[in-house]
Amino acid sequence: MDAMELRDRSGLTEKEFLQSYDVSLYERPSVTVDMLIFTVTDKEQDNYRKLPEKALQLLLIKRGEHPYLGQWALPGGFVAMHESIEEAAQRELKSETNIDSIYMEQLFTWGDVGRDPRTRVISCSYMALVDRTAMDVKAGDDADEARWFEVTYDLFQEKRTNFDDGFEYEKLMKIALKGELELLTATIKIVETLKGRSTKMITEIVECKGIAFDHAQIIEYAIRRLQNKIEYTDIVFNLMPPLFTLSELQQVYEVILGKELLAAAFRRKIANMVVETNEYTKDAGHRPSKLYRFNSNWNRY
Amino acid sequence: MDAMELRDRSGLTEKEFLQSYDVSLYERPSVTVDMLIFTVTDKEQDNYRKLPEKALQLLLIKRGEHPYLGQWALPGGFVAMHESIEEAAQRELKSETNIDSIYMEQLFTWGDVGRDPRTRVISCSYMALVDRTAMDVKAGDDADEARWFEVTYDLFQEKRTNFDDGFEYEKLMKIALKGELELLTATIKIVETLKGRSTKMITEIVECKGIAFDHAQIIEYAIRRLQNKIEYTDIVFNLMPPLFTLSELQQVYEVILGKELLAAAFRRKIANMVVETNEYTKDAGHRPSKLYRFNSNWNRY
DNA sequence: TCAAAAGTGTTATATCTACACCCATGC
DNA sequence: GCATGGGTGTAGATATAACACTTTTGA
Repeated sequence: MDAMELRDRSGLTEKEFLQSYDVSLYERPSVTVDMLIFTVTDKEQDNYRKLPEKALQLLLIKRGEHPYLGQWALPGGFVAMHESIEEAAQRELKSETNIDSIYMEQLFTWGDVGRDPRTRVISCSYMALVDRTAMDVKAGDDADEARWFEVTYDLFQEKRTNFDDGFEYEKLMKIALKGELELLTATIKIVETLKGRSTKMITEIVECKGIAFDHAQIIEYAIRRLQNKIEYTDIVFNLMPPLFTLSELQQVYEVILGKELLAAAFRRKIANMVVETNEYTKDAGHRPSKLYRFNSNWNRY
Repeated sequence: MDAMELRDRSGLTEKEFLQSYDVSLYERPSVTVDMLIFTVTDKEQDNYRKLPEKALQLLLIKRGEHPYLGQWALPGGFVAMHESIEEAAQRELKSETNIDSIYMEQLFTWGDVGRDPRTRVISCSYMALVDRTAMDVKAGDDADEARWFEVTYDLFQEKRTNFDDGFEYEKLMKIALKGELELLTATIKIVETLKGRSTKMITEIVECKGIAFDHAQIIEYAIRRLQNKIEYTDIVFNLMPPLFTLSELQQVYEVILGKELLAAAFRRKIANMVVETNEYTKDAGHRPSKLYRFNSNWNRY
């Protein structure tokens, strides 16, 4: 009954087989992780009455080496033999930004043949959401020149064609990443096809300025996932400080979803995800606002 | 301005750098794909009046080699250098089951260090849903001994502990895979922890009989994803024949979700995903049922 | 005083749940 | 006739959307 006693066609036990196993027989791709580290900040606001606007930001690193020398890329690196993919991502996150991640999620694994000119590279992407007000995020004072870029994400064009047995829906999304000095842009084409019974989606980089590799595509994917997940999970709170006002929370929703929300409806919707405290904002130039914290007993149902 | 003219610290242009790039400097893991091929079949039913019950099935392959010789594993294989991950998955799907997939989705990439005793193997898992009544699925008559296993998925134990700043929720799920001769089982522990601001989930194989590698865990993950996606996408229709009754569709929902649904509510919910035809079932032992097809203009919104 | 935001209430409209009920068929 | 599934109607509860309105502050 012992599995170790089973012998294969060559008469080897499992132990013998493993001892004779030669990895080097097969050519292997390289595996990397890429990190999408999002945060939210306040923009400048000159009117003393108005609330500062929020902006979604993404951390990028200027490439100091070939390929894509001088362009901006997602932080990341190779997965070493002794660590899991998740550990590699955590290690990179820590070394690039000094953050012990509070939220990290595997997004998608990118493996097109030509995506890296050096060699065949398969990259596993992770999304991390951080609260910039609480964390000591080192970016900008790093040798690698890491910088936060303000992310905007807009529908540029849409096209729908109907067929007897389905349709094709094509969208062009414009991504802009605005840094202190540079403006990076990309246009991503997303084609949803329904033929017969089910939807298929293909994405492609149409145009790209200053963003290395296929990272524009990865960014687009991450934004979509973020927009999606914010609707039915509690991930937003990873972007928030421990105490926040409901207006601030609403602003974060709005900047991620890219649309305005009605305050009354919003408050009701998120009511049981938050708990009110006895504290209030001060010196706001208008009526003070109650501060809330995340309800750690929140449950989707 | 030409990027090719930029020189790095060693004074190389991008072209020169790429020519001198030596892949063999770094040790690399192997990359595989694993396919979760689900389908639905009718079970035997002796009462002429009753409808046959539906069962969810998963395709597994008996291992003819070490490691896990004699156990059952997900179909899959190594990703070759000249093909994308998706192409590798499609190729394997075609060769293992003779199916040109109508639906295929990347699930998750598994990369724990010890998950394959041969060497470091990172595996990208894909889920495929097939309509067994229409496809010529070769399984069982294959040299590799591929077989459909009936999948059941049950909550065995749950435990919730509340803390001041969060909670821990632990679930034990029992998976059973019933083949013609063999019964494979596994227990997966899923721990959701909320500490401070956001949920973290960890899964682990507690017990496993007859299922190779960490595939029990991958199967558990896939079932959860399937249960989730069936609620807000049109993926079910990949499991259905072109024409079906609403009761059949409901049965498929029920077998995937593992719970009974009210017919009236179900019909209203899926009303605009389907289109009625003029055809009816015959010889059913009860009132004939109208046949429906997928509404290829369906839209989530 | 007033601009801006904070916060509540109201009404109409969907959507979901649970259940009751009638219909059509093959044996 | 009757067991079984097919199919519809309805009342109550709950959620959503749109909008109007009141409150509170700092300058």
